Amino acid sequence: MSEAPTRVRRTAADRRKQLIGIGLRMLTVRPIHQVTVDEVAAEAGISRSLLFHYFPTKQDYYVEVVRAAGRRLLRSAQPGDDARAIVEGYVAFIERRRTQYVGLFRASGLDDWVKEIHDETQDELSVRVMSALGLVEPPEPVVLAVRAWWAFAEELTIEWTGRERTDREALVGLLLSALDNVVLLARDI
Amino acid sequence: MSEAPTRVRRTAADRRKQLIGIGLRMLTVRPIHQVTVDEVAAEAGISRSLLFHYFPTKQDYYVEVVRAAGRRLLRSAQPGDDARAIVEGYVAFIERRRTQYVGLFRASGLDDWVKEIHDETQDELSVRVMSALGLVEPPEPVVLAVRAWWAFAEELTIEWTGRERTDREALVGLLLSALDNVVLLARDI
DNA sequence: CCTCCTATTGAGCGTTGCTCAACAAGGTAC
DNA sequence: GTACCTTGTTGAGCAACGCTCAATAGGAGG
Repeated sequence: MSEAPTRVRRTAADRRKQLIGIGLRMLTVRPIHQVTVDEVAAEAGISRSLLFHYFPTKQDYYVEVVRAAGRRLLRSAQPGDDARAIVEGYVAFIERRRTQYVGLFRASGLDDWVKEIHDETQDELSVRVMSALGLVEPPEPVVLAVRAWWAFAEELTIEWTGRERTDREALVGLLLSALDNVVLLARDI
Repeated sequence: MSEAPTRVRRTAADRRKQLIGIGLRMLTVRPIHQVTVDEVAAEAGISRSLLFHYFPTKQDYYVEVVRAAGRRLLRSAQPGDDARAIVEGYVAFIERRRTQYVGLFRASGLDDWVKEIHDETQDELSVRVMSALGLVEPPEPVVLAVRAWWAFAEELTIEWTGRERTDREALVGLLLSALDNVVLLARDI
């Protein structure tokens, strides 16, 4: 009987990787609570129960997926003690994985925990940028301003790339100039 | 028997207003899909079924609630052909209803439809600000930049008021200066 | 070939969103 | 005052979904 689809037995690490990969694909299209556990399981060719074996709850699963996406982003926006390099890496990442980024961090359910991961990522980016600008122990307004500037950068980059504008350099230049200006303004408070 | 809690019979408009009011209160604390229909109904002292009579689906209910919050915000940031007045109104609103705003538009589930309402609101704000700055038919980069600047303003205002900083004037000044600069930068592209 | 570890499953429970047919409050007509 | 009729209101019940648990089976090691 070759009907039975030869149940493969994978190692734990393999399965986790596979499941997270599926999440990275599925959860970009529609938000979590519109994606059922059964769907993910079906896509992976396993039973619901097994998913719950690896991720105690649906939230836990989703958190892992979002974390994975966050790590990818941070890897793309490497330190390199140059603000321009960071911003370029960031823009390039969103150009490459726009729908994924939007789906996971924005259009999807921004519950407390997702917001938390998103914040952590943005905080890390802020730290990198401030250190690249030579800002050591900046006053609170500057920290808040840089953090908010990343929100600006996120929004602008997503919309910009959404309109399929190809002049990436113009975008990066605009972002960097705005950053300089914002830091300058916040400093004088 | 005064045991029976005297079932009151309200007009349709009244009930809707009551239910939306409850939503405005409940959905600020935790995101939608953590709030059950039964809870809302219990709070209102009615049966689940009645809620579904007024709002065909839970989403429809939530959308109405978010819409109501959006209208409130727009009312607070009136035109007044002065950019400063608009920004001041915006900041004042978030100072007053911080948790509500955050709960409905950010910490809560940003499904497509909520994102849509949020976008509509921000678009309207962008239009107002651009018209206040005397920008008629601005080029696309300027539109995108102003839109992104609102994301900056939202983030900064929320964090700023979160730290209980009292110098509202400094915040407004910073926001307006950043806006000027961003518009200037985007114009030259 | 036996054994043991663990990846894997199926049956099932509780909650939650949603439907539907029936009930009752209150204004109107006679 | 009573019959009526519009419509606000309810309770029972279904289906989907998240999650649990005891039991099964694949495969590496002796």
